[in-house]
Amino acid sequence: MAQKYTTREQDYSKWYNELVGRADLAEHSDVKGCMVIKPYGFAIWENIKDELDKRFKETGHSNAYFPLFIPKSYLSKEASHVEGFAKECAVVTHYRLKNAEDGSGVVVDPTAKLEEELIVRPTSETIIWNSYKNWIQSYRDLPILINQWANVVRWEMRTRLFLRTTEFLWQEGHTAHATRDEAVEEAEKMNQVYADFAEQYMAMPVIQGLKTESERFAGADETYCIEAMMQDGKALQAGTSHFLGQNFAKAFDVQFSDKEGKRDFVWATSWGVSTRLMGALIMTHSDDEGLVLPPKLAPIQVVAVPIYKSQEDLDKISERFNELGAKLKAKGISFKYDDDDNRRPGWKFAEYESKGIPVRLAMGMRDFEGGNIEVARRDEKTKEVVSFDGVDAYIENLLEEIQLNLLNKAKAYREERTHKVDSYDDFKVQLEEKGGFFLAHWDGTAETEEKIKQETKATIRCIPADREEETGTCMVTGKPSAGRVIFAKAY
RNA sequence: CGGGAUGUAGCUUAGUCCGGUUAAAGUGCUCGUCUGGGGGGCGAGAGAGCGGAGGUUCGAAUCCUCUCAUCCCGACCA
Repeated sequence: MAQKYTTREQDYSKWYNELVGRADLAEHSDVKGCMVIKPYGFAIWENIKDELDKRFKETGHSNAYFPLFIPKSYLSKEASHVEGFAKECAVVTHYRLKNAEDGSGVVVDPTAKLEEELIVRPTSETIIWNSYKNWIQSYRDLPILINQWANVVRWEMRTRLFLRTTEFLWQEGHTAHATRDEAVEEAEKMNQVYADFAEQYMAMPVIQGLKTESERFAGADETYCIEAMMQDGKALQAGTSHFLGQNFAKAFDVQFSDKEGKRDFVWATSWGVSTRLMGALIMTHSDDEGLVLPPKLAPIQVVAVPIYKSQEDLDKISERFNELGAKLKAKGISFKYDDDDNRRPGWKFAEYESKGIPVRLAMGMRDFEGGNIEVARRDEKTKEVVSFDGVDAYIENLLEEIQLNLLNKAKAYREERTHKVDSYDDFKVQLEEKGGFFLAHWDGTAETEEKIKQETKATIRCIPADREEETGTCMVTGKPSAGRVIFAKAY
């Protein structure tokens, strides 16, 4: 008896929320806007984190850790930065509680007021640049290539598990360079690292590009991004990398002497991805049966379910699975043998489908006696009976095939829903009817962008890095345009 | 912060309009048993006093007042 869940068709948001629960990824905390990431969800995040961390190290970065609290005065040193974050900051004003006089519990002790309020970091540029100021004297101190894994707080009005929560986990890279070119190169390089990771590990195709001025990070001269398309046709910004120019160096007076002894401000970048990637992962591949995970990020890649009536049968089957499990583990494939007698096979099948485990094996006495095993793949929901001999190699190939298939399916989905439009009327109609990404000409002004946003709720996701050379006229104003940009509704 | 809605068992909900036995069901949980190739069948059992506070009444999950919380739609955002 299948349990009823909301389908993507019926209500995409509801489908997403139910999926997060049924795959046991996370749940709402009693703390408003905050989530509890459950062990299975966290295991996926750890896989994301481990691979990214490896790639950051490979590109020369080191990890460090800076404080959770930022003095209020730091935040206000960079004008556009504070303006961008001011409305969503949590503020610490006191450092002590005391027992309430009426015995009702504890209250804030009014005598323990902080001289200067502390902001819970919404991002760490200011506190980090305050340190960099002391670390940098000479060009010999550069570049500084640091990353930190941390939690940050942004007091959002409306939250959704993984996509937008008050507190979230992320990594933030913060680098300092002697030249503009080197900093730009760094920002581009890290955006490329994100793009490669998204495609190779998450099996999620992304478009690399540049944000328009109005979508840019507060305090950045240029924001690079990777944008992905979710299965409802909406865009999701999956990662950003910022060229910060000399803005923070000037705000914190970070200067260095070059080879000629000339003083100049340091050039900066920052870049980050967050637990939002979990949301992206879910909405890229999952179906109405539950989560679908790319093998490279699945905490369990292969699960095996025995089907038996007697203990003797189970013993025989277990021997086969244990033998196979050892072989798979030797190949670096994570394997779980579920011989829990309290759950029936059908229950387990449904459970592991909900959790998105890429490959499921089953063996009953029929298979055992025929020297066979049943192999089911999550991505296509197909299963076949194959010979037990050599099945380890078969599974190894299958995992690779699933990884590739997911990427290809996601790419095909995106291509189908990416449309070139040349008239604003056309754009409005198609945006409502089909959704997806729209390649259109834009005159480059914030006014036009704002008008489109107000009228259609679509924003410019990015100016694609690899766009075709094509001049044209803005679909709204008819003014000249140097090339097409991507419009879409976004998360 | 505006507009709308909802709080009843771990979860999903019925009951509320029109007050009246011991607050009901599904699912989950416990035990037993038959089972076992797609979320099992049968039997037994534990579990809530109805978000909170106050009020009306012989009597409140149901009516009134206040309060808290959550969800949806807007404004804001990775």
